[in-house]
Amino acid sequence: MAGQISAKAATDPIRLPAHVVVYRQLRDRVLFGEFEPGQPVTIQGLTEALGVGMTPVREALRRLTAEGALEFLGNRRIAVPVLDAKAIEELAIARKALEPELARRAAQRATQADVMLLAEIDRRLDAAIRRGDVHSYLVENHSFHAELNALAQAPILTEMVDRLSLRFGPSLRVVCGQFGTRNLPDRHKDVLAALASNDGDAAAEAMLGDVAQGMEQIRQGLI
Amino acid sequence: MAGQISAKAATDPIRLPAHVVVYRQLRDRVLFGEFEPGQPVTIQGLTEALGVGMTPVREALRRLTAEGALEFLGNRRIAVPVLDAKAIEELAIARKALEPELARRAAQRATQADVMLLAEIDRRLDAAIRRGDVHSYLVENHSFHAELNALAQAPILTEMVDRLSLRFGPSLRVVCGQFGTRNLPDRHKDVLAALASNDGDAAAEAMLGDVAQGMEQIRQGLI
DNA sequence: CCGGGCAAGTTTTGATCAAATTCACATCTA
DNA sequence: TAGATGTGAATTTGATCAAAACTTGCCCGG
Repeated sequence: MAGQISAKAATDPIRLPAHVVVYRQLRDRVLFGEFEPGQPVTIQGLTEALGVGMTPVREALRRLTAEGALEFLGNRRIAVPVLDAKAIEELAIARKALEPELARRAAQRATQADVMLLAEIDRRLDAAIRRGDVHSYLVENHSFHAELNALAQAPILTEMVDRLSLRFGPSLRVVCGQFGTRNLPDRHKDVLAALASNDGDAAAEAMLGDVAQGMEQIRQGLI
Repeated sequence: MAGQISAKAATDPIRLPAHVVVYRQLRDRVLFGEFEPGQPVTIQGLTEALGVGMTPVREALRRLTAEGALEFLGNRRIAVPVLDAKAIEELAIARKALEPELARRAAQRATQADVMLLAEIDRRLDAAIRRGDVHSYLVENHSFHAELNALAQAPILTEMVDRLSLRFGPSLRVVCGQFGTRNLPDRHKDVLAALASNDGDAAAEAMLGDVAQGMEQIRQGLI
């Protein structure tokens, strides 16, 4: 079966609990837009699709709803949240408040090797855009922000930002699906330059621009 | 038994699922410091204490850990997180970034009735401080912020702030336990004045001061 | 001879599953 | 149209399995 879970590889020293595996699978699906906004999710459907019992599925769903990746539709129904204009505005405010601060701290701590790693990711990101490969674009873009945030050494703030990504992931996919990967400008080059010179203020400024642009893109796309 | 759950009151029209009831109970306990930081929590202990099966308990714990209210200690144990200086700094940054914005929006929307409700809460808060009643102080202080944030009509930002409260709730209790309720200055009066005149900037400014003071209090108390 | 550390056995605890129950929605009938 | 009913899904429970922690006792070194 396609969705089968292999919790233990041949040489895998530790066995991950099933609920963790399920959580990660669903999380990535939401993050990279493999669920459409509004699409209903059923527990029993997932138990069959993933080949596990319902307790792990329930726990993974509980965690994802707590994180805002999924949403309770009142009566015992779970679905991918549909963003309205107000929600997008709130997400934009939160991202603009947090991500520049993380970029500032990342810049203060970034080594040459860190910058090269991020530059490599950004190269792959540009390649994905040129190919029109939406999925790779989403993966690399998330990877860029995640690696950069990790440099900031601020786990709580990073976690908050990760949650925000989960919320607009599905919509980002929809927007890309509409307009393709053209017109996806980013300020990653500015961010990288600021990181390379360990200039926190410049990094924060550039990240603010990148986030503002990204959220504006989503806002426009969803009308 | 003391911890028995009464999911349905006499006139309660809807019956809440057990996992929701368990979640709320545990959430309030964390929020108002009835768990000490570092105190271990076991699933089976809770099933016996609360008189429900383990699935609802597991789901409630999964949700609380996702929210940062509880923490997995690698080895099979769940505990209330212990805050270090770095964590407090991050929480302070996040609160100072978000709560003033919520206060600004609340001020733009606050009616006379809203202000009176908040003033009443603040009166009870002052009374609790005079009595030296730590638990009531925590309850009313949280109530003040929660009601104010609700006025802002920004569910995502409000949820983010609620999560932050869950993280420093236990430590706030510890600090109050050390120093009593003396020296608990707040800027709530300034906030109320700003709300009454619908002055968003003033409300944000006052809230920034209140948050900064509160987090500084925690920082000092935990050394 | 005494104390500390290692090891095997016991016990507690977490993870998972399958069955039974409850609930919400839809449909059918009067 | 309103009420009864059936269907399917969510919820909950209790049992079972596996793993980790604790305890006990033994062995070795000082």
